[in-house]
Amino acid sequence: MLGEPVRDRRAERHAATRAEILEAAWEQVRANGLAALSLRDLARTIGMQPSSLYSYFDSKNAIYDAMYAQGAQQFVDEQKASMRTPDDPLEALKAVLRFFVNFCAADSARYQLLFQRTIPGFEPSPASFKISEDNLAELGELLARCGVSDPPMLDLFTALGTGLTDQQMSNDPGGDRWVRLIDEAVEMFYQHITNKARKPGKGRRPRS
Amino acid sequence: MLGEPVRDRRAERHAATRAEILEAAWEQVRANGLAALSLRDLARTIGMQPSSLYSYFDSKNAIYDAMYAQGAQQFVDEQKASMRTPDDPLEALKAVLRFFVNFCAADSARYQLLFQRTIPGFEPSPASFKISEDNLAELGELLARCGVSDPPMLDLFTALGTGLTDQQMSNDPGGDRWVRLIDEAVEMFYQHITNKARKPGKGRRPRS
DNA sequence: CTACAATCCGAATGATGTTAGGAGAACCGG
DNA sequence: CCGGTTCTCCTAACATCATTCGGATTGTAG
Repeated sequence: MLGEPVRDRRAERHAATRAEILEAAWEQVRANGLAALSLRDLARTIGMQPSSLYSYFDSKNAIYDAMYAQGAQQFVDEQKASMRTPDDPLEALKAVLRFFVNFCAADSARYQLLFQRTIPGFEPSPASFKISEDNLAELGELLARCGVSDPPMLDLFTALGTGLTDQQMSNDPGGDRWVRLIDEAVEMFYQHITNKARKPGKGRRPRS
Repeated sequence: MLGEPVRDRRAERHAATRAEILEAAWEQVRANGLAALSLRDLARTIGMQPSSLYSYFDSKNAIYDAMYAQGAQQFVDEQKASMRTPDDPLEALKAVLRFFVNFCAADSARYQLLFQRTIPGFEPSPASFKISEDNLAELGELLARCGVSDPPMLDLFTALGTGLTDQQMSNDPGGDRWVRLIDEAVEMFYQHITNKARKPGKGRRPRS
């Protein structure tokens, strides 16, 4: 049989260890915050010496990059799995955004890694960023089918991802619509806190 | 004259140097990101040795804390200066939120320091946090005048500050109102990007 | 002038990410 | 089975970071 290429056990083990490292990294990051990723702690939980990690990743930022790629891939996969895109492009966009909100709420560390840039030296490699980019290109087609050219798609995500804080919105002609949006949000939240019965003992302390 | 207490030049100089350090810290943080605050670089721009900074601040986190206090104070001052609170509490809340959005958009590093928690070891001291707390207590009176008891005020800021990602919103009875809110945001932004003429050469590259 | 406290420096400590060099095992072709 | 290559891991070291300590200098108060 000339098919059946020889399996490289080494490569398998390599990939397995890489996955193990990343899993531990996610755990650490979810527990202590995105910025609190220590190679030494990481190596300890794996059972290696810190320097041995460099057999699998070129640097700490390379680990962040691999995590970014994982997160971006999860974004693409989960989106395609959960969404059947409606024919109406506008409706499809709404569905994407609802997914986006839920995705970000599910894992704040992952959200921070993907959509905020809080780690000083890090930015995703072109290869990793391409995952997000390709996905956005697809969404761009949605807009293209509506006759929109050069759609600043990412602004849309930024707008809802950063909580309507984008300066662009304020400068927007017709920006008073944003004000009305905020007003409605307030009314909504006002009703929310008025009606809600707080579960005793579960009163978490919000951030600010 | 028994009034006229003796001026302490040392204390003046101390306060002046403290302010100088904080100013340099803000500069550094605005330029390179909140997490990229280096005591060595800080000392160098001031013209001191790194260890000398400890005459003015107990630790790096103490510097963060002082910056937090400054930011919180700015929040209170600017809010009171820019807002005349309407009589209707709900209208007042709307005004506060509009201010909040603008305040966050003005300085992303400050926003990150005040309302996100991205620095692993840091949380504001009780004294610094009290500045925010007192301000929120005042806003709480607004709600109290509407008959709302134990208002989770901060959730409101969190909700818009983090981009509608708060899990609580999804769990909210009547949470479909949030979905409709997102829908309206999309429609709004859709029109925004459809009509907008992009200024050539100023095409900034959004984050993800 | 003397005493005291504040300020700064230089050196040292422990932690971090990272690199270099070597020991041992796993794999491969003979 | 053997010899060479490659991979994996380790120990050791380095640079940088925040931080601490002890001493020298300085400025102020009594």
